[in-house]
Amino acid sequence: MTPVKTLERLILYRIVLEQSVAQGVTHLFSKDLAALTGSNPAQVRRDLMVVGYTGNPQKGYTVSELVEKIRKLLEPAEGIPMALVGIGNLGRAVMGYFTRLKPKFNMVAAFDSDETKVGRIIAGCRCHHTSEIVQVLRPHSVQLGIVTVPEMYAQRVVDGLVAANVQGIVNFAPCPVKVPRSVYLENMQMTLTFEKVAYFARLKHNGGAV
Amino acid sequence: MTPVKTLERLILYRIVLEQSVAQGVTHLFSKDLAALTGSNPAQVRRDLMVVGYTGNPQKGYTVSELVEKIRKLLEPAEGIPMALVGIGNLGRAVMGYFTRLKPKFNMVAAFDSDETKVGRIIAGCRCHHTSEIVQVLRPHSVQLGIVTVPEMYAQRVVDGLVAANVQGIVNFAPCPVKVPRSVYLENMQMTLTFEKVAYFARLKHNGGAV
DNA sequence: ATCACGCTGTGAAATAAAAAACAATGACTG
DNA sequence: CAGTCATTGTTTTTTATTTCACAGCGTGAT
Repeated sequence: MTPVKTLERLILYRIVLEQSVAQGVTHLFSKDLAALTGSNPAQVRRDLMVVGYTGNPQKGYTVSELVEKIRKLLEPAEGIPMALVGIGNLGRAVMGYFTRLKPKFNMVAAFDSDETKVGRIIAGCRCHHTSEIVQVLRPHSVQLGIVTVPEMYAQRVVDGLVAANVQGIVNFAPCPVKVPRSVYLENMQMTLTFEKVAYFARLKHNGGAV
Repeated sequence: MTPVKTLERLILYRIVLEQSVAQGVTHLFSKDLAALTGSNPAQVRRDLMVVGYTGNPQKGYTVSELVEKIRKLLEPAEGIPMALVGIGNLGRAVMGYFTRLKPKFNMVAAFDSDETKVGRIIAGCRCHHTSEIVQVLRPHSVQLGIVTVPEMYAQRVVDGLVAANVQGIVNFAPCPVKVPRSVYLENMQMTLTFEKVAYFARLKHNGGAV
């Protein structure tokens, strides 16, 4: 089974490969791809083994073909229906990010507990009340849920999404949440990231000593 | 040297320990802390070795003391001055997250290329024009920079922050950016995360087969 | 008073991840 | 046309991380 780390890098390769295509680059060597993604050539070649695309020592990898191979590995045949809960600044920002993921990802519904938002169309997406998660999502068999609500509501919302049979959840609330083992969860701990960066930036600057 | 993974977990421990304090919990065993953070007892004990706090087999860890120890390891004596570039939805959301990190983290300036935002106070923070990054940040010796601008400006903004001598950068733009080795960089690749979750959620649901 | 229990801290083993090393290949050079 | 070179795909080695295993130690029960 492809390890998580490898998969993350593959997605990154695809991102920069698509940029390269846009810039008219047709071929890349492993060292180029490494430079673009902050990796190293050995790692790149190792990762590319899992996609089953083989380059050539003279020209390197044909960008367009490699992109296609990675796409095939990563992407499902049909679109992925998803939902977002919590239409604050963060929720809106996340929705914005999804324009680049269309049409593979499909935001079918948004939720908020603010009555003034219910019924409106926000970023091209109908807004429902948070209490209706299960009822709205079940018929669409939504696969992915994104949680951008304040900490105190996070677990409740996550439980709702689980009850609605989503298979994956991305939680942006600054607290860990629990899901049954059958659901794939990713906690985007921003505050954690900030503290981490602060720590290592300081460490670096002090030359290794804390 | 404390590895990144361990440090991430320590930050997480601190987050849930603070919640526990708020709930009046005074003692916790390693297995409790593991359950709260989705880890396992051995991992917790192993991690806690680096903070140099020793619990007791009868009562476990004294929450308040443990929090204090972790704080001491993670936090600098003085506050960390930081700056944010890109005051869109995401930038505002990130600023919101910082209220919880005050007063340790100190947002001293914000930047945007939109002239209508320049000069205003947003989330308690003066907004300057992006072209003034170096000039504004140097005197404050700002340590941390947060980049919440669209992809096409990301590298330029990052270069500006580097020129202003920041030591750590968190990049939210959906593309990798480059920094000199002297700067600690974290790319918050949200689209990457979404794709990853979609992949593994699907994988799980299909019972291991892609 | 002795035993069994459940926990901690840590050394040792196992697992996972990354890096290095290398044979094979074809282009280019002199 | 032999020799050098740079690159790939893959095996091997090294390094990092996680998990296991167990000695040591109070506590409470018998």
